[in-house]
Amino acid sequence: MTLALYNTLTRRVEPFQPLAPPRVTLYTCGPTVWNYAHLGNFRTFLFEDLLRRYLEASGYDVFHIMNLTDVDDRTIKAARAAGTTLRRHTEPFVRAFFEDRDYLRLRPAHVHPRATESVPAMIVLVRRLLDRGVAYQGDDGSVYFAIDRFPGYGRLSRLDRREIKVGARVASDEYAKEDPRDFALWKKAGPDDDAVGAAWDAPFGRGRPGWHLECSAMSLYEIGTRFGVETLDIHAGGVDLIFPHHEDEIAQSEAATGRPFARWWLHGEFLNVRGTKMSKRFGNFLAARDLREQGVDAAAVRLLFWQTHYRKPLDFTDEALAAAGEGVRRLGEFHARLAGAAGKGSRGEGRLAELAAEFEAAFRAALDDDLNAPQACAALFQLAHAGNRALDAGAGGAAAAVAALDRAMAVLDVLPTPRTADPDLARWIEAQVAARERARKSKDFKEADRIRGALLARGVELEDTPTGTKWRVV
RNA sequence: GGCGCCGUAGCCAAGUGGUAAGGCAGAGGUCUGCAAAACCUCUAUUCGUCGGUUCGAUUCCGACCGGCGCCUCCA
Repeated sequence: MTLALYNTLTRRVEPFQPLAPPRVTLYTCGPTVWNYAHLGNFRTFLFEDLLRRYLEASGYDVFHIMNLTDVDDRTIKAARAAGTTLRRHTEPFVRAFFEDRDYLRLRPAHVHPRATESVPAMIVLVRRLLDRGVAYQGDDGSVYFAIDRFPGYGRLSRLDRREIKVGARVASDEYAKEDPRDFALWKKAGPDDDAVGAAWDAPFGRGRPGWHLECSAMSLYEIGTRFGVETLDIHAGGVDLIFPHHEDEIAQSEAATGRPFARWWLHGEFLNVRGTKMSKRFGNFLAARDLREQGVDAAAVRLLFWQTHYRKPLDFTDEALAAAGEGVRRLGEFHARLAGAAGKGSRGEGRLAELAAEFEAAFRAALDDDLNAPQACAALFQLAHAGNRALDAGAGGAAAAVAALDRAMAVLDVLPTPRTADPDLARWIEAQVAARERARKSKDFKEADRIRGALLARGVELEDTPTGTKWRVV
């Protein structure tokens, strides 16, 4: 089996084949840092993390680029409203994004180009398009892309050019375009742009980049300077980016380079709330940091997302999150048990080693099939179940099973975040546990239960095992 | 109107032309002083509805019902 991925370009699951294996160039559309990214945004980033990690686990040498959109309509508007500069407004949100990313255990991209630091590359791209005659300067001074001069326009989104309805939101620059459906590459600077420091000088006038231009310019720059190519292996984002964002990126990039822009286009579905997409606009959003502040283990969020295929909408509820949290706990118990057995010399052959081999085959088969993470999770829980049975029976091979589980965790990363108590508290807990042990030994179960109840009230759970009482902070 | 997604147990959710993974929740049991954890047993004759193709459809086709997204700067 080899990895096959659904390609929006062909609307089919196709065997994945990078341009120059083992290298894989991966570009994922990053956050617009006008505000905190919400969980819906992170569903897409999590799906991309799964993709990235599985490619790496499959032996590919992934170069992951994730841009930061720090100049666009929303960032400018927000900076203006806050009475500050673009840079000052976006900086805290960039930091917040990285914090959230770390909280959710996303593997950091190799580079995070910022739009405001990539203006030279954008100017180069616009010039190329002007030189090739597919872009033009409108009467308003902005530069537009002429979609009629790019025959492939609409291929990704499958929108017939004639069918693209002119939206209700008629832009003020409408009159300046040759065709209302043309899109801006470079927007002439306005008073607000200059006020917040969102304007740059260019041969074709002072202005700022259009949103679509940013991604094309940054991705082509990164892979061009590093690898000397103009085609990405994979470009990913949310389904809402298919049109117009990605469609326009393709038009700009391919019109400029004459080469395919990306071989695979992957799109993740939305995170919904009561059936409707989570969105700042609808006010039904939850920021990643909200969960962190509630003490939600990121592993639960990850497992919740993995249990629905990335191309299916997922309704976010507290119940589903709690259910995923239980699953995480179960996996954590199993891992600890397995590691304990491995530490006691359950090595070499044995039932557990067999189970591990079966598991790994099933796990890979699932993820090879267009990242079927729900199926991979099913395999994981089957391993936990059969593995617990085997452990009960004293089977060998625990070391091999731990190794297999750890390899799977390098991809899914859903083991519980270890909770630690500070040393003073730990000492106190140990003392309580010891006192309870004495009570139990002398059959004073009333006292033993009182101590257990008191500990539980402080968030400490006890578990009596044949080798002594274990405790953990919950 | 165009382009798409979805409808599977109480909840979440995989899946295949041959008779329904997994998680959570629930019930009973084993173990335990009692718990917890783990394990065992049980919990959809059925996959939105109606037709069609087929020896056979949840899976293919059609219609319909219901929910949702995108259609110029939303992940």
